[in-house]
Amino acid sequence: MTEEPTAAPTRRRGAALEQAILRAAVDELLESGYSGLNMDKVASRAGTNKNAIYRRWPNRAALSIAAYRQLSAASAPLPDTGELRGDVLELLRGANRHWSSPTGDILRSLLSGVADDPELLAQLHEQSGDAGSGMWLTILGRAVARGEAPPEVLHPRVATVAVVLLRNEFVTRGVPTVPDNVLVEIVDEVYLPLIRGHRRTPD
Amino acid sequence: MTEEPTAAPTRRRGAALEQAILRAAVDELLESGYSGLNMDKVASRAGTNKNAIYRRWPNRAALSIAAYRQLSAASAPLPDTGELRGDVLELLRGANRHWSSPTGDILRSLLSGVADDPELLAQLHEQSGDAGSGMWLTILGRAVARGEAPPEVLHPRVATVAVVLLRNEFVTRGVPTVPDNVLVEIVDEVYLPLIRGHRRTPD
DNA sequence: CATTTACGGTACTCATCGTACCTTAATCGG
DNA sequence: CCGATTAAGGTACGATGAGTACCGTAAATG
Repeated sequence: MTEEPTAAPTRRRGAALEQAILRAAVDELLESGYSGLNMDKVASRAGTNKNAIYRRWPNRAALSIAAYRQLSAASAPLPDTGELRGDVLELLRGANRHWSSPTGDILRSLLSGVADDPELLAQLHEQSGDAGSGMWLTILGRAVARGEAPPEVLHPRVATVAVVLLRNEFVTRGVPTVPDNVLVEIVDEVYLPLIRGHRRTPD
Repeated sequence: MTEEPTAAPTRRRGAALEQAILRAAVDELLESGYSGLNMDKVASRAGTNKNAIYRRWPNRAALSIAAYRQLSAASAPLPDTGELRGDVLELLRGANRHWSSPTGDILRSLLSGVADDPELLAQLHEQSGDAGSGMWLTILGRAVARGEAPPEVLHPRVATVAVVLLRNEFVTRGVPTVPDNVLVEIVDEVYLPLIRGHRRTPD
């Protein structure tokens, strides 16, 4: 016999094939964004054909979101500088780096590409850490414990103001990266004054 | 002669035809949004064919933006309730109504549809009155004049915080309309405290 | 070793953008 | 008033890309 058993299977299946497809899709996203992601190209890049893709995902958008999910798995640890201003700035810088990276580009092209499908849109927003008022409440909680801020600020809408403003910069300008001085401005002109404003005004 | 001169021209030209096309495009946008706007349908709805369209606009996106421009010509007058809180709330409610209207739907579908074309994107953002920090500075200026707010708040990034948060609601949730209590929350939990926080803290 | 599963190859339908070409009506200059 | 020019209408077509259908065959399963 010229062939080893269980050696060099020329035809992949299951998880192996699925990973190959996802990696191909990720590469396509990085190269061309969502609008340029082509099912035939993904298939041939993965060394397979569209059947294998459509057996796993119902359409282009679903595949792309799955690929993006794989791409953006990592999450940075929470900063803890011992001071609210430092923590906020660190968190903002992290978000800025994230949205400025190729990953961020893809996120944006995906967000606009699936805008007409509320289901997928919700999936993306959750996954993109936007809903993450959690981290903001955590660092604010520490500030409250230190006496740097009053407990009234422990409110999702208040806590996330800074990152919402940052996202707004990305959305309205078409810029690839928000300059650091804008982050500082957001912190010093908006976020910290907002926290201060929540102290009881002396009657 | 059985035919009057200059009577009942069966074939429109120039401006008349252009208007007919734009009205048809507006109707299509209202019915199906940007992603559903089909050049053949626009043409047949206008009683003409694609040639007449492509002679005037280079592609689908340009036609859609022209149609949107026509749709969103009006602009509301500035509120002046004599009190900052009332003015802010009125402005927010106006923006909420605008973005909740069919016009707002179209704007959103257009924004996501042309996201890969920075040129058109910029056109839309300008035109949609987003850049309008002007109105916010105006009502804040009145508040400063009344002594309701310190002059430090006359800063575009501070002034527009409320409307940026409102837009964020539209973007992240897929909701058709933001409930009024959210607007109130934005004003009372964020905007007014932010203004207060800009008073000199007593040292 | 027989059977079932699922991959690979290929070809197809369908929708839709944008273009080409030709005929004919409206307008304009002489 | 009439011929020339311009722009509309009709229709057909090329190109692209999503999603589907079939069929033969390799890999897993027992």
